[in-house]
Amino acid sequence: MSPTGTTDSILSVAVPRPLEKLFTYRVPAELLPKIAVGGWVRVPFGRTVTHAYVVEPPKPMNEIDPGLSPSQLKDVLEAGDELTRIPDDVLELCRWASRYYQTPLGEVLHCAVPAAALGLRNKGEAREHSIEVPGRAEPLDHTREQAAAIADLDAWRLEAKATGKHVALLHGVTGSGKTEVYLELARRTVAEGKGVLILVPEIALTPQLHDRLARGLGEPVALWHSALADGVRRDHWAAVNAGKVRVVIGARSALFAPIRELGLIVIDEEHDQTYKQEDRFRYHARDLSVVRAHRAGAFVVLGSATPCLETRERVAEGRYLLASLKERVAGGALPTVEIVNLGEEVWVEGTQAPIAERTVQAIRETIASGQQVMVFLNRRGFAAFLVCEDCGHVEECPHCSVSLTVHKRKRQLRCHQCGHHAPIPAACAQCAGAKLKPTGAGTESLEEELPKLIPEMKALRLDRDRITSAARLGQVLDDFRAGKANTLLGTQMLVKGHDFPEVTLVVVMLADALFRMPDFRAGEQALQVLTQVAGRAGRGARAGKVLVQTYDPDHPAIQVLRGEMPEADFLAAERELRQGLGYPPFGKLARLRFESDSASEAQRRAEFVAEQLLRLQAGKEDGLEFLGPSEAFLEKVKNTYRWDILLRSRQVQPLQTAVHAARRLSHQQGWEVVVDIDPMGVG
DNA sequence: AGCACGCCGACT
DNA sequence: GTCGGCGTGCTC
Repeated sequence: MSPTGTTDSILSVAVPRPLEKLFTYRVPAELLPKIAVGGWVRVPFGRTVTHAYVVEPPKPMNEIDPGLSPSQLKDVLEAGDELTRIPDDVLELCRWASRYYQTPLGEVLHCAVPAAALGLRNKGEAREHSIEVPGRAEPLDHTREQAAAIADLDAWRLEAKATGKHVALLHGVTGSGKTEVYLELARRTVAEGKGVLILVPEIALTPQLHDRLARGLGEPVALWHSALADGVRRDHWAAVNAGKVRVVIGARSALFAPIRELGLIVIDEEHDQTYKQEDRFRYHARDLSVVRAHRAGAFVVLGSATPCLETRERVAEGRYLLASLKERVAGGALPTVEIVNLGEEVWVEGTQAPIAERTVQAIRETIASGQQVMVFLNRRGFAAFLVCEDCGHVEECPHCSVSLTVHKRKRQLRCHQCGHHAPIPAACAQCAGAKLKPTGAGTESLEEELPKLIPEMKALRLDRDRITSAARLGQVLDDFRAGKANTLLGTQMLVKGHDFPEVTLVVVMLADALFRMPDFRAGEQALQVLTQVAGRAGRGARAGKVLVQTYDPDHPAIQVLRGEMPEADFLAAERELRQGLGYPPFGKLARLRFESDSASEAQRRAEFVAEQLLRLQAGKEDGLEFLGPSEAFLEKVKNTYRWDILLRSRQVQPLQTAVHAARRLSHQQGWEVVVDIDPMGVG
């Protein structure tokens, strides 16, 4: 410890923990020149040492907090250099996000700029050659839609200063070549000396996109996602921060990349739910990108074939510009859609999944003509339940309120929430009966049974059980593209962005699963997924066909898909529903979640806070409403019970104020409260 | 979140 | 008699 003197400087830092307050340290004189807002320091913390973020300038010792005495202060041990300093605009974005999402700044920074990005988890030498520098930019060819879309967006970029609109929706049908439009916009932005950020839902699933961009731009492009090795992360972050790399492509967390002179943010598949982070710091990368761009004077392009209602509403209000791509690149028509009514059609015998004879026939014909098939079923494993035929008992997870999935090849029952697994029992746990029936099919059953029905089928499976690494994914996709198999079957994983020109038939095994989610957005999301799946068909020269098996052929999403209901009518109905409920985009929501290993305790906490909030609310007429408390959709996960309060308001401020009050109350009681501003999955 | 200290069961 | 379970509480 250095001697205490009035000339010493002190420093308040945010620690990468879920702690609200800043911690104060003494700065040894020799470190003072290295201390800068946005920089990192290493400090003793409790019995350990941690890194921390400098979020305000150092002060003289005499300005120490009244509640602290100089003798309590420990010394800063080390400080990062200028190259690892978080740029001001990113730090300010994090402060904004910390307030809006009511998450401690240290936690936000920890998520936005993880220790590995700063080189704090890897002592190796920095290497600059890990980002490939491509050769000259390849010339681009545009179709006449594309050229018109680009012209629109050019005009928008010129007029944006006058109109104040900095966000545009690029609404393009599947296969219309949105990537090429992004590329052209990126190219123009880079030519102006500005930086570009491109967010995609799952970068690991679209490895070719990075190459396409780098080649198209003739620029190095940094890749950013959570699976990067520590050393690569540090090198990429440093290269971007130094301005050596101006273009970043990545998943959600790339939003915080330290890009200099940011000129453009692209959010591909803007409707995708993966943009919402669902733990710790619960932010929405699409929403925050609009904030970041606004502050930077940059443009945002939101791309989608099925934009979410919130975005469409902003367009309708005139706040966002709209550009459309209505034709497919290869000139192909959109696929024709046929509905297979499982309630009426004749099924084939003896399969786990209901499969209509007509479906089998269509797959056969497609394979026979040398083309490829994709089969979509949004459930992994062999069967969703193991049901006792005598007493109806369903095997459930001992730790979570979900049924256990049957994994036949592994001979296990597995919990998809917590990973619990057990051998498949021989007898019912309730009545000891031996007739246990796997019910509700998953992709594993398709892989086993479809080739038995269709001997000429050679299938590859794509789901989280089969794909454990990016390399493995690449292998499966390459094999399918090379024609080593004629069928690709899988879960949601096969929906995203893959372009296989030889696929002319897409089969949706069971659309109904998509409708039954406990979410007011379920209808919209079902249509999004179905549209995206359908869009995999007929991307090459030949026309495509989609077969959708369902028990509910009259569901609005199905009606839109088969062309019997105009999409505008579907959207109008969804819009009306939400307007009536005061749900987004017509109102704001926040969720408070109370967790305990006792169900009654979780309930008690939720009820206590709800009661107190109501008391505070008495007499106010700000339109804030409380829904609940009620048990969460999954009442128990990993032996923790969860109770929710939902807050609803037309205005943001009353909602924020109430959430703040709830956090203070919970803190006083010594309870955990999980805050989710703009939550997804609200029933 | 870590990482401690602190009080009750199965072992040398 | 100790090793160790994870329940509560603190971190400048």
